[in-house]
Amino acid sequence: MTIKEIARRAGVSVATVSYVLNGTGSVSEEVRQHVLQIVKETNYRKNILASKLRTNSSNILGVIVEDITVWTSARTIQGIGDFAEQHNKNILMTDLALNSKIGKNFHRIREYRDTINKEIDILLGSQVEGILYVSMHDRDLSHILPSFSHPFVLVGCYAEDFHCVTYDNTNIAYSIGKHFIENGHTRFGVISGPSGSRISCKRLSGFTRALAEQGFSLPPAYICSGDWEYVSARQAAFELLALPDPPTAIFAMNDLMAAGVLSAAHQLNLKIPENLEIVGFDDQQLSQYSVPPLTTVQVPLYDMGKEAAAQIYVLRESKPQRQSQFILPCRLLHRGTTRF
Amino acid sequence: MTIKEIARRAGVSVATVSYVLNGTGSVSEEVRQHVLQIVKETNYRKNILASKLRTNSSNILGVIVEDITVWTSARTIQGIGDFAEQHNKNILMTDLALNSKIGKNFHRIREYRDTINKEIDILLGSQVEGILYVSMHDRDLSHILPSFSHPFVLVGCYAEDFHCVTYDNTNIAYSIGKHFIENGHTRFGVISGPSGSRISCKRLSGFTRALAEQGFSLPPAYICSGDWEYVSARQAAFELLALPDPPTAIFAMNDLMAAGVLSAAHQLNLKIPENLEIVGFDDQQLSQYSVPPLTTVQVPLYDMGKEAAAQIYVLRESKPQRQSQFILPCRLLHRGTTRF
DNA sequence: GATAATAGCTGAAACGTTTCATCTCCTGAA
DNA sequence: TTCAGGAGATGAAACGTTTCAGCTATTATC
Repeated sequence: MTIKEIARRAGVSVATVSYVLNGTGSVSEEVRQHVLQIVKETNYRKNILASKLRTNSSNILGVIVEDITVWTSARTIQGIGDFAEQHNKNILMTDLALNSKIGKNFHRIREYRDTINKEIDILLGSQVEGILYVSMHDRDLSHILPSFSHPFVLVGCYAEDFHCVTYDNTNIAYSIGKHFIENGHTRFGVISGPSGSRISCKRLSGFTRALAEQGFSLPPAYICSGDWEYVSARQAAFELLALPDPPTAIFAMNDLMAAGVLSAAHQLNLKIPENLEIVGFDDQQLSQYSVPPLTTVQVPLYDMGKEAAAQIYVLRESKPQRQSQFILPCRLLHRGTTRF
Repeated sequence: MTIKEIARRAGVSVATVSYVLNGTGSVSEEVRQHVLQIVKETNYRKNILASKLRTNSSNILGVIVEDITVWTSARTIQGIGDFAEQHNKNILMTDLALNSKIGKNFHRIREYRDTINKEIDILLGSQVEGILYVSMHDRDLSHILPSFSHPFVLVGCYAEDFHCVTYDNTNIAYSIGKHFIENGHTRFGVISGPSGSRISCKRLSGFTRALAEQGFSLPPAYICSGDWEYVSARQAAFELLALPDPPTAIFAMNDLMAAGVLSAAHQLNLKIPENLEIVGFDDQQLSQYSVPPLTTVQVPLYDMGKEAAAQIYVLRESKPQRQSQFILPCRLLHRGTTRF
């Protein structure tokens, strides 16, 4: 069923039908109703491909996500989705399913250059109006820079020479440190991500700045590297708590690891939060259900998604000379593993 | 940059360039190389919209998902994505973000008829080759049935008069019952989803069948309805365990609720699994990290996604007279909350 | 050496829209 | 009565591809 057929049945020209459908042009009410009638009867739907070809405006937003099963990514995408809905855009999504392919060996992402380039090719071929790259880890994506002029925005992570919308690791880590100090602690422990991880560095720097400002330090022995997983953090927590002067407050850089700390603490019969305060990161579902519920950092995932999508269209209007970087603030959610 | 411009620069016809690009037609090696050279130089990318308009094959698979942040849905979509990648399809996805809109009031989904119909409209307008509807709850979707002939497949749930690819609730629940019996239990508890929930009924029927076969029964007092959340199950577990003859084995119908049971058991100082065996459902991430790790049901989410996508193309080939229903088997993962 | 077959290439139509340029009425002002 | 202006309608070009049909050399066959 094409517009031509509708025109034939309604006894009008193709142009008229198009005007009716789009509310453009000037059409008498009589004809308008008649055409709409036929459209309804025949269950006609316009071919958006053809329409887009002609108008050269695809209304499609391309999204590349490293792993859709990562909750933080999924939530970010809901922000993008809502922007799309509100602005009549469609999203064309590709999932790299990175986790099931390379596990936690994030350095291996370089092997995926070609894959990423191929996906970008496909999206651009589909005439997307811009591309959002959703990842929760800082990446070296310099290889995709050359050769395209479409808006490209990183969401959830940071990379030089890219537009990005991400969240404020440093300041929230600073708040955590400050909060620990206000609660009277003097010895602190940190369980970070893998040593190379850039977000770990950012968080660490914010945290230590808070301590330093009040004259506290964080000796190397009080900093352990985990691999973002439960088990590694549990092990690290045992090490920290076995120190001669063990920390009384631990900042674990994600919720899964905080849960590991919690488990170790339980096993050592430590009362939480009286004997040990714990703060996690991400506000993952599980953090609400631990015993006691985990104090953690809420990242503005939804807003990041929405802002990033909006940013694509800002970039289409005017190409700024510098890369724009939006850094949204996080919130500390006080739950059961810290005294207020 | 269009094919026309490439043709001009290469000094050949538009047709020739098209043949080179698609590997169709017959083109001399010399010309072929020359054209490819120009294509590379100019960074030309074919306009897929135009191409699809002409060939009338969009290669786009439409996906509607009720909530992308639900891990089971996301994982299912990875299956769909891999099928797409392997068969050179793109996926056009819409997320209804149902959970953040209606919470757990699933009956309110009826209010979303119009939304769903609108999304279907958009997808069909985009010339998708079929539509996958991803949901983990049985739905009444009869209102979307009329008026379209494109393949439409339900993934993860079941509804009459629809093609669907889902998993076998009844048999796995049967296995759980059988496993409990083999481990010597005689009193069993169940924490189901809300009373109206159809998947709860299926699981319940499988479970009771196993008991009945061995002469055991499941009195009403031993069946509690939860709301799929942690807190409700914790409460229910306290009730079950306070019975005069408390159950020694509890089947909680998802992992979150199983975690609630676990928490209640800890509080009552029950040893797990010696004093109480617990089985959950879904193999959610958290189930690996509870103490002890949760014995649970692994649903073949990825395979369901892949199969469902494949099914779309089967349906395009031949419209069967009856609705096809694929029911994939689940696996019981023995972890720490059951003795082997 | 004549004929047939084929490789290599091309022009142009077609896909389903949107929109520009026209055209025809009709109304109201001068 | 004439003319300007606008409302309402239309034909056809254009968007960027693919592909059919046709053309010219060249090669193979007898």
